[in-house]
Amino acid sequence: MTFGPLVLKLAAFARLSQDDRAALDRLARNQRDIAPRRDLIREGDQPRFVHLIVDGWACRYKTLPDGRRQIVAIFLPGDLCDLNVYVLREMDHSVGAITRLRVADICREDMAGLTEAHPRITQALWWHELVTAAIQREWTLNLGQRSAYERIAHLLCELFMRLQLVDLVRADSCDFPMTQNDIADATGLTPVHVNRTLQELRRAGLIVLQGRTLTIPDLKALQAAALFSANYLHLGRDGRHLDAND
Amino acid sequence: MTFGPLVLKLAAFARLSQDDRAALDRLARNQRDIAPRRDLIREGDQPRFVHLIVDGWACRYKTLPDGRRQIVAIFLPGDLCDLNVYVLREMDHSVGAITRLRVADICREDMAGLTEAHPRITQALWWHELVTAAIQREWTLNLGQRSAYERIAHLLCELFMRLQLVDLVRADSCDFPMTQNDIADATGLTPVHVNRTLQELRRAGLIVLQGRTLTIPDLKALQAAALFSANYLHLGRDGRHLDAND
DNA sequence: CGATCTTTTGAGTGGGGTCAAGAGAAGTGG
DNA sequence: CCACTTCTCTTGACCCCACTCAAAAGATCG
Repeated sequence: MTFGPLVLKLAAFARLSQDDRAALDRLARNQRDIAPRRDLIREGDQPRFVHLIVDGWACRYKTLPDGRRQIVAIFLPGDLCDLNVYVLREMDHSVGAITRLRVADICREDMAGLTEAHPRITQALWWHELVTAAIQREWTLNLGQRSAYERIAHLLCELFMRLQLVDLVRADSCDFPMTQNDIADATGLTPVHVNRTLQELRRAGLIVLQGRTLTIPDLKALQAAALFSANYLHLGRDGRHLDAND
Repeated sequence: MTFGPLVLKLAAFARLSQDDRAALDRLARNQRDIAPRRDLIREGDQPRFVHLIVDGWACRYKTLPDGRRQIVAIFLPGDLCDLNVYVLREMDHSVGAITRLRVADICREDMAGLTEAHPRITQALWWHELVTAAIQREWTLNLGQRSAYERIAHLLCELFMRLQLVDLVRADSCDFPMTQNDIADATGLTPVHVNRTLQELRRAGLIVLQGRTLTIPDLKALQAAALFSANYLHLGRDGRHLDAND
């Protein structure tokens, strides 16, 4: 039996039983497709579902009245948006599709049912939330302190490692559907400067990026250039110390 | 009976019974003092407690190997750090005191006991977590898109409104213990530029800042200058729609 | 009442922005 | 399948916001 990306990801943290896995997969029953560049949900909307990204890339973004736009997070397959959003009355940001997207809408009851019946999944979902928060803090550091060169390198490192988690990296390459404009919105730079900086990274031999495919010949080297430390992703079975039985 | 800042804050979201309030206050039994500029917990440490800020200001921060430092969040009285951190093996950031600090260390069992016995508190704590995440996203937007002038104005607006929530604003003034260096680390600017920008804000009549006191004569005007929208703080009794009975 | 931290000012610089336009790539419709 | 539009990427020239370095003036605190 083959499981979805959410199971893949949570399994990195917690030891999940076959029963746990099946329950997680059952959660993703209600799936639908979204066209690229369409919004999944908009600032001001009332949140009704937790969205699970099954396939494709999406982003959280916020805009200022004059049109400036900041991508504040990237969603990859296996990512859950906003566990427990129901308690808020309205969204404070939008979520947009980058590629064609396959998402599962999870209603409140299904979510509650799952966590009640599967304590280890609940732990794993907590881990997921905490890592999401840690990523947001790292982005704050990224925007506040890193140079353009470091900043873009850091973004690429992070996405690459997160894709590894859900088995979407072959050898040293992965799909990379973000445009330079998207990278600009995510890093707080202008598209022109992103273009020039990507060329620098290419010239340094740190990345190959063409035709929506990213290749990182030497991940360690790119990480060094980005001042990247993976600790904030909390990989490496953080959940081990919670494995009381079995 | 007078309650602590946590009760004040959560009451902004949920209708709390006297019993709820008393339980929250009982949570803060184990208090201790921290000297200004001391670290409460450091990156790499194992998390053992949830920290409740009872009095004083603190900050989360991250540093790069070469010493660059980014404050990624400010903690005010009533703030809880990292509900549920226990599931992680180590901290990915540090928490430092800005002023003399009074914190309560809450152990895992106390926290679990509280949420089991008080479902409405659990909801309110979820709200708290979601608002914390929303603030982190807003900071990402702040660093990525706003100019120095807007950025500092935004920070001041946010802190002012969050202080209002816990009743720490008298008329149009509040304590403001952050140094210009702290503001620089929080906004990704240099102290020199923060100094000049604060002078601009003063010249525009938007703020009075001297002797660790901040006065905002016209909050609406400062908010306009900051492109500040309060929606991400989710004030205004978001929890109302959850008041089934009462 | 020194020692140290914090704020302020000045002068010069540079990383990244702006504006503009052309070259590719990729959808779209007839 | 090709002409057309529309993104996306690239390059060049110029500029400015915010940084750097340096030093002095206030605060604050043992």
